[in-house]
Amino acid sequence: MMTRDSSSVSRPRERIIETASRLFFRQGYCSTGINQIISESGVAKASFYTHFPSKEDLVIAWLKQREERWIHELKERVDQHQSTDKRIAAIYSIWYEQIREEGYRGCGFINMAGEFSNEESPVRAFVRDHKNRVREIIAEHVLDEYRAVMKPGDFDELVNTIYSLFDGAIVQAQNFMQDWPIKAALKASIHLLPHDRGEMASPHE
Amino acid sequence: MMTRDSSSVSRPRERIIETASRLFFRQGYCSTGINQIISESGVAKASFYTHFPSKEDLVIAWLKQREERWIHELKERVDQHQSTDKRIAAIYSIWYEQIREEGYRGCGFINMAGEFSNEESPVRAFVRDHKNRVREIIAEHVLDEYRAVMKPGDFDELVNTIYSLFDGAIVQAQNFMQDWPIKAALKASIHLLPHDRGEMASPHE
DNA sequence: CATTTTATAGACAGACTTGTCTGTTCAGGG
DNA sequence: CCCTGAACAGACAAGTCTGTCTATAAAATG
Repeated sequence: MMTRDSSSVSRPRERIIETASRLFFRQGYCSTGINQIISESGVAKASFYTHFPSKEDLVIAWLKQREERWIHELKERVDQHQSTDKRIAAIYSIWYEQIREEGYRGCGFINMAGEFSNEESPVRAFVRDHKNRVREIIAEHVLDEYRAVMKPGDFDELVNTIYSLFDGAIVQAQNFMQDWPIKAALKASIHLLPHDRGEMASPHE
Repeated sequence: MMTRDSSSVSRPRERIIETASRLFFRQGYCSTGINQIISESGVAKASFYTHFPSKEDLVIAWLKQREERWIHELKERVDQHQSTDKRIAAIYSIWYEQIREEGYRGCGFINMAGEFSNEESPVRAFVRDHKNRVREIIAEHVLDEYRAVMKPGDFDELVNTIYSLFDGAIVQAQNFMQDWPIKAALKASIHLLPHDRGEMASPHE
C-alpha cells in the first residue's frame, strides 16, 4: 500500500509518533502492529528501534505528547472565559467538536488504560497522572471561584462530581455515537453548582 | 500448568464460557488467546470450535450471559426499595462491592467495546443495546415516580444525566482504583433529583 | 575530503495467533 | 454387545507478532 504519512518532511522520530498517534487512537494498542506503524510512517524497522526500545515505550511517548497538547488546549479554551458557566462549557466544547467528526473514538487515555489490565503498568500510571492533572485544571481553572465560598470537602466533592460527569459523557457518547450525553452532562454540571443558580441573568462576565 | 476451571463438573460449553468470562474480563479480548481459554477450561481445541465458530462468537456468548445475570441482579436490588433515593443507592451498591475486591476491572461491556474500533461490529452493537437496557431500567425501575411530575423531555434528560454520572463513576473508579468516584456520583445523583432537594425548588427550564 | 552518525531495506528468529485436521477414548442407548 | 456421538489430545497450517541483525546508502560534521 505504501501510505507514507508525510513522506520525509519531518524527522523519523516525529513521523513515527504522528503515525502512532493516528493508529493507536483509531485502532487501539493491541490491534496496531509495529509493522503497520513503520510502513505507514515510511521508516525502517531498525530506525524505529533506535528511537524507541519497545512498542510500549512508543505508546508512552505518544501519550506524553498528547497530554501536553491536550492540557495546553484545555487551559487555553477555559481561560478565554470569566464566568464558571462558560468555563464549564469550554471544557465540553472540545468534545462537542470531536463527536461531529468521522470515527469518534472517545478519550484516547481511557481507551489505552482499558487495554492494560496490570494496574502497575507505566501506561496505567501515566493515564492516572493525566486524569489527576485534568482534575486539577477543573479545580483551579474552572471552579476556582467556588473554592472560597465552600467547605473544602464540599469543594473537592463538587470537582470530583463534575469530573465524573465529564468522563461519563465522553464514554457514553463513544458508546452511542451521539452527542446527547455531552449536552446533558454540560447542563447538569452547571445545575450542580451551589446556590442561586438563576436560569438566566448571569451577573458576571 | 493445567489449571482446570472446575474439572469436568459441567459440560464443555459451560466450562468454556465460564473461563472466557474470567479471562476476557480480567485480561481483555485481544490479550486473551484461544489456547489459554481451552487449556484453562480443560477442553480440547476441536471441542471448542464445535461449540463456537470463532473467538468473536465466544465473546458475544459471554456478553449475552453476563447481560442476563447483570440485568437480573440490577432489577432485584432496585426493586427491594421504595424510595427513589434508596433505589439509586441500590444501583451503586453493586459497584461499591466490586471495587473492594482484588483487581477491579470496571465495566466489562465498556472495556470490550473499547477494543472493537469498528462501530458496526457485533460486539459494539451488543454493548450499545445493553447500555440502552440499563438506561431503561433507570427510567422505569429507579426514577419512575418522577415521570408523571416532569415534562417528558426533562425526564429523559434526568435519566441520561444520572446514567452518565453512573458510567463516569465506574470508569473513574477503575482509573484511580478508589471508591470516591462511586460515593460522589451517588450523592450527586440524589442531589440532581428535582423538587425540595436542598436549597429551593427551581423551575428548571 | 574523510569520518561518523543516521536512515535505509529487508532477511531472520522465535514465539505466538486463530483455526483445521487426524485419530483415540469413552459413555449411553438400542 | 455394539454402535454412535461427543469429547479428548495434539500435530499442523498459515499467518501474525515483536524484536534483532546485516549490509548499504545518505547525510551531517570534523
